[in-house]
Amino acid sequence: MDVKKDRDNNSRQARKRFSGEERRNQLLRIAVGLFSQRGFEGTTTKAIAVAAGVSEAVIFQHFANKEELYNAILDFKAKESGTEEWEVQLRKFAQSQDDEALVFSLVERILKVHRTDPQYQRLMFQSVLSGHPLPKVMSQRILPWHRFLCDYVAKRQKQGAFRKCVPAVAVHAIISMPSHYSVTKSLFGVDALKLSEHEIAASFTRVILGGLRTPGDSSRKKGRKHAPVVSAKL
Amino acid sequence: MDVKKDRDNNSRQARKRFSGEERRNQLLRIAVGLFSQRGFEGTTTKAIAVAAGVSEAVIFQHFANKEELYNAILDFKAKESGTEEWEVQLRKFAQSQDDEALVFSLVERILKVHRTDPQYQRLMFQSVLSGHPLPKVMSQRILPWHRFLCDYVAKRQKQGAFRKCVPAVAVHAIISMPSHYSVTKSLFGVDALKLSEHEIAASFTRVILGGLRTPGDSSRKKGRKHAPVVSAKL
DNA sequence: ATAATTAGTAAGTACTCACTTACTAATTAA
DNA sequence: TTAATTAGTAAGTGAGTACTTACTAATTAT
Repeated sequence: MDVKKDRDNNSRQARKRFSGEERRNQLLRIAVGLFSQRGFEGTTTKAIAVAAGVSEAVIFQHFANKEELYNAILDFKAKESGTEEWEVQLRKFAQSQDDEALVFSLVERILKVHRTDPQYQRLMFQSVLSGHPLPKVMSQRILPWHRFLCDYVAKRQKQGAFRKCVPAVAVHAIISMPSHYSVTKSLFGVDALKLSEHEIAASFTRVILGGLRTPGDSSRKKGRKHAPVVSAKL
Repeated sequence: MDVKKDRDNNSRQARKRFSGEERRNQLLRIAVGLFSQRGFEGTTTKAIAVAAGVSEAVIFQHFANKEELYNAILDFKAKESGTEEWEVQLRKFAQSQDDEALVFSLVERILKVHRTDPQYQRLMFQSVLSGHPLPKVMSQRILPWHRFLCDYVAKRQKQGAFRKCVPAVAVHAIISMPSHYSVTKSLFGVDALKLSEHEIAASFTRVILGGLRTPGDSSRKKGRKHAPVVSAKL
């Protein structure tokens, strides 16, 4: 209940004041949680203040109004992710034309992000549903990857490894399976699969590549039970 | 602005009073629109009353409170759909083991429902995001179909027509592609495909069946450019 | 030590929310 | 025609809502 206690119970005279930046970050962290859970309209500035253990006025010292706090949160969440290790690896898989590894690690990544940070997903849905324009994050971070994947698919099609189809459709196939699974599971609370995350990623990968590849492509081994990355983790 | 005018401007003394049921249905229709657009917290009873051209009190003559109105809406939307023609057809396709027709019409149906009634989709998301439990509709109407499809996939696997995998994964593949497409398009306003609905359904079907089928199944024609339903509409 | 700055609060403001009350006018039944 | 019932309204109610004001206490700079 009383968040203030967190500070009060280290000895008698615990530290009292946060620095401006400390407080601002604390408010952002707390507000992310509340906004993602109850939406923009459903979250009161009072609730945020109580959760932070300060008076409401403090919020308005750091943010001009509720709307600005909300926007700050979207930026905040956006900046948490940058060029990470797995993104580098993904490009390597593309370069070595390791379809299994590429698709598997992408699928696995989507599942993992949604599992470890369900707040983010909720926040995005809350945002678009309450009429706020699609956060730039979404378009700016995802679009480049979408193009990258389309290019990869197009290349593999020219090589005869993938069936002919609109590349964006193939990319959609890859993205949609883990995305839709995450939505149904963490938003709707329905899990029709009940497999481990790794099993899910592996079976999604098999279905996807089965649908994309030309049946008799010579550039890959027939008995591909032991594809490098996929089975290394099994 | 003034919705009352709709009635006032047919001659001088236009009809004034709705019957109880008429009014109740009007309120439900209007509330569906507002709740799906702005969510539970974001929709005020005042706004509903204004849109219906009556005073706020009328709402509370028909519904004990806002929450009950919201629940009535979910029931209302649920009852709109019953055993329809296309559901009968789907079972026929399953009986005649016409994979193309089955998958295609299912995919096409999902796309169509979301396009023609985006309110429904929004309402479901608004509902789960604002902490309301998943409407019974969702589980009661979708679960039987999920089981039906799982059984179909299992049967085709025994026949050697489909690859071995957890049937629920195969069903997920079929459902996820059109569902995720609809979410990104009508909720997030992003359409990465930009194809006609029929082209989308057809290419989804090809990818899905490519991923599910065993490469050299003899029970289907090789040059299957002209699968019954799919190409009949192309 | 003293002054300036910063982090914080208590107690408001004006307004909106869901919901109620006390009443009137239209419709239906006798 | 009259009585009972039903559909409707105007004007509230108290409990929030986002946001402000005027002030105090801790920290930092001189």
